[in-house]
Amino acid sequence: MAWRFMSNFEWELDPDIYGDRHYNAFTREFYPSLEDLMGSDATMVTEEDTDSAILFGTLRGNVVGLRYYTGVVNNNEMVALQREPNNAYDKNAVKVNNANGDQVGHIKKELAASLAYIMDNKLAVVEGVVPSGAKNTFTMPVQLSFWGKAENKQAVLDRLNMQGFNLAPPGKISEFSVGTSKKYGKAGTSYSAPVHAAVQMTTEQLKTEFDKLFEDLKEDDKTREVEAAKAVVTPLLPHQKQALAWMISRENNKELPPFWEERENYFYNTITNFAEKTRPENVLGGILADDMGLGKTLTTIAVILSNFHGGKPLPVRQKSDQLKIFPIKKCVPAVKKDQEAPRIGLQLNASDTKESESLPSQSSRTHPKRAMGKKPKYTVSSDSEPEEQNTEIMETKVQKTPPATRKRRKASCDIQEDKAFASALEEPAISSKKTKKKGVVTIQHKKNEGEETLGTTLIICPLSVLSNWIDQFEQHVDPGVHLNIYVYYGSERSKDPAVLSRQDVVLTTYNILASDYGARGNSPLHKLKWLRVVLDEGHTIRNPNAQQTKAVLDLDAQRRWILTGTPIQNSLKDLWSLLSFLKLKPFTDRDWWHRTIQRPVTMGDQGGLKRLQSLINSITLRRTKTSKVKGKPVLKLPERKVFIQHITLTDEESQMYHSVKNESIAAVKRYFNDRSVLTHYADVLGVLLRLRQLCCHPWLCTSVSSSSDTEANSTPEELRKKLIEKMKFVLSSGSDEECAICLESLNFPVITHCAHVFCKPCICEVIQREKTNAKCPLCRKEVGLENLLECPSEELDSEKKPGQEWVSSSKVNALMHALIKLRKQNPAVKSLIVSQFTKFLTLIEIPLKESGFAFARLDGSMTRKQRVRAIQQFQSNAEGSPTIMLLSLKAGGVGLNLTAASQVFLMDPAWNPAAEDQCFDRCHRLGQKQDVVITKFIVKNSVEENMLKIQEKKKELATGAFGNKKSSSETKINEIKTLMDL
DNA sequence: ACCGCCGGGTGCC
DNA sequence: ACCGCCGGGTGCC
Repeated sequence: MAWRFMSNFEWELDPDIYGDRHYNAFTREFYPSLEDLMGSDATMVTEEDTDSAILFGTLRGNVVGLRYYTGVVNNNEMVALQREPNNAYDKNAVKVNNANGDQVGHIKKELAASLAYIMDNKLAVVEGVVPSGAKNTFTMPVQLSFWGKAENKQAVLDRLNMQGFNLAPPGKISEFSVGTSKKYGKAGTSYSAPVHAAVQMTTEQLKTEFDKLFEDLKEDDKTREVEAAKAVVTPLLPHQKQALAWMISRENNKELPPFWEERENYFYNTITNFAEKTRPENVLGGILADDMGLGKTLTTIAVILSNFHGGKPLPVRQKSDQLKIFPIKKCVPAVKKDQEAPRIGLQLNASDTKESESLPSQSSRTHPKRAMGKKPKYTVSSDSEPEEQNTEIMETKVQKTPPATRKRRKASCDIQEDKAFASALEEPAISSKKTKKKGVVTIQHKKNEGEETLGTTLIICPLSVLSNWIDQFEQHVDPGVHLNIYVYYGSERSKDPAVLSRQDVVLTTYNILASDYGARGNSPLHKLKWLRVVLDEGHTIRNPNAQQTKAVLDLDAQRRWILTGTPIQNSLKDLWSLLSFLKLKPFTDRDWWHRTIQRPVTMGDQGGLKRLQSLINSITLRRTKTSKVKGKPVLKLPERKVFIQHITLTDEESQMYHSVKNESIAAVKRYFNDRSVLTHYADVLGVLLRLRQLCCHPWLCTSVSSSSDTEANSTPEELRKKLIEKMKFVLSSGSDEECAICLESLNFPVITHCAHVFCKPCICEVIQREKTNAKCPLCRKEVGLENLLECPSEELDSEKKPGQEWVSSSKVNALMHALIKLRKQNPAVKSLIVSQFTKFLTLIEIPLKESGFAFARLDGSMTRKQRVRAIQQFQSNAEGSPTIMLLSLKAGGVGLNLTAASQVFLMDPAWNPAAEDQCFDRCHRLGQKQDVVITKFIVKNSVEENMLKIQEKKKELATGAFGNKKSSSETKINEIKTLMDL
């Protein structure tokens, strides 16, 4: 493989990054509220809660001016209404469009006058269906439905009434349109307004329904297996072969997209009843939503290497061939496996930037002609055959041996059996088609007759997994295959589209993509038509307003993939961005998505749910760790046992604990009496924090400035102090905060007056973009550059207890006892020591050193480079490698692999049981060979035991993807009572 | 006839 | 539009 890596300084030094974060990412209140801490994820401040809309009623109107527009409709077809305030004849104009967005006509002016007011003031969403008369020449009727918040109903009725229009109540029309829909057939496509509240499902039911969506995903072509091309050296597991087969069949599929039928030369959408002559393009891709650890990355690499240009596997060249033909060894040092991390940087140096674009190893395989043209530049090897000869051999090979190539293909891959294979051969990729016709050799995917090219795949991922991709390409791809991979990252990245288009794979991050996109006209990524775009951790684009999302949606690609472990994180809303990326008509338009799926499903409409189900089923593949393939679990992991070890405090510790506890209870009781628990919520959390710390070690509990007496209207200076205190509190309490804007871990954190923390560059960008009325992305309160507070970063972890003699604690003793016992049994055994308090980890280092344990450490404050080192050292089985990893609970992301450990010691319980589980998965994952034993230390009769109780409740409540209803203030209060034994 | 009626011209917003 | 509307032509029965 030829690697090129354009990078900034840090990356050149050390490009390998391991995941240091993962999803969830959304709302991190600066003060983590209980429900944040306990994992009922995310309460993103949504613009409007469209889900609470009810149907006000319906009204029959007229569409006029049909003959002036090209848009046509069918009887019973849905139409969209769109305001046209700049219409020269009538500022109240309301356009009527079909599902394709083509204008059909206008709403007649009298009615438009009413509608304009209603629509402009957002009193209601107005939707239309043309019940009949679709083929009329001049006007046609339209049945309008008015949806909105209950409190706006009267205003809408009044407004319509002013002009003499009366809404028919919802019930009535329901009957009416059931009648019409029967007439026009097609169950499940009637637009009968669902009678509000009649079939309202509970959140719980909805959740269950969603889970069901994924249950049927295992049948039919989703269980067919396909071998990867030989270029993939790692054997695929059965479920990965299934995913490969499914992905290839998706990429090559020739069927109509979901909800489209062919009827007498027309393509007919069964949801909107829209019809058109031109065939709607199917999604050549979809959503791979496997749980983490099932190998989405490997599977994707297999797809890239097995299905370029539609169905053809990549032939593997024998090493001898390649050496004979291409004098590469001097230009590009072969990438040695197990080489040290900086290899990419070295590679860059070795290959020299200005030449790198025409390195033979990169261009020769796929672009022989091009390579020939540039020959003098790169044919540096003097010890190989003369240039002419090289060329000849190359030509000869290419031209004379296509049958052999085919044979090899046949042998190495089943894909050709796919019916799409044949058709794919007839239809070469876009770029090569172009070049064939013109016969020019100017751009990349040029090749000789019969020579395959991959086509360029763009992979976009969070920075934290970028290096994982690089690693995995190296691990899984035959070194004999010269895959051109360009890491589009860092200030040196080439903005030349031609450079990118001649790659097989371009890797970049969401942030780079978004920032290029922001710099208008200077995004080469947006100038190319990619063979394939892959979004890793694809839920990153679930916020439709985020710059990243917009940048991603604007990419031009033939095949589109979303990789995610969490396809529907909060609600259906998240799905829209994904569908929009997949370019699935008509859901690409948010209004249509909302109207045809989101609202019906939220209201409990069965038809809507059916549609959603079949939609998901057709574009998604999801397996969980517990999914089975042919009766066997996809992952057979070693066992995982969790033990709780109860700790009894010494008298001295207990005394201290209880004195603090009594003090706290008194304070909290006061809040209860004042009914001000929630306003003092932060203080309560602070008090709880102290108690938790005391359970671990007395030194953890530094004087938390009891801010209980600060009032809301304190002086600016007090406010400032308080906010900074808050920021420090959270940053130091072990929760690895993320910036809600870039979704990365905080880089140069600042706090707003509304107490939300972002990266300084991120929030500054937001403020600059929105100018005067900039709002906090999390709570929509106004923010300005002048009231951002920076964290006096240096003080964070520097306070030590100088000169004080080491004092242990009951918990530390228990830990050390266990570790020493383990070491006696097996000196090689490796353990994770996990805490939410990084300071506690620091304290634990003392007895570890005393007892001669070699340890590594991983926490949020470390640089990437430090982390990589720590992980490498710990994972190594070399003599003298650390047997202990001190791990901050939330450090690392999904990619973090600590399978060398078979023991986990959880020093303090987490608020969120899911966070614990995730942490355990760092070692209990693919690659773990031993049973994993987890020990949770819990101090008896303490806040820790109470936390366990709440964890249990949380687990019951949240056994699924949708158990994230915001916990009520009542729940919060009850939780506080439980925690404090009140 | 400062009306009615006729019939041609015409037509979204 | 096989309508409505406009405005010019016209005018007892």
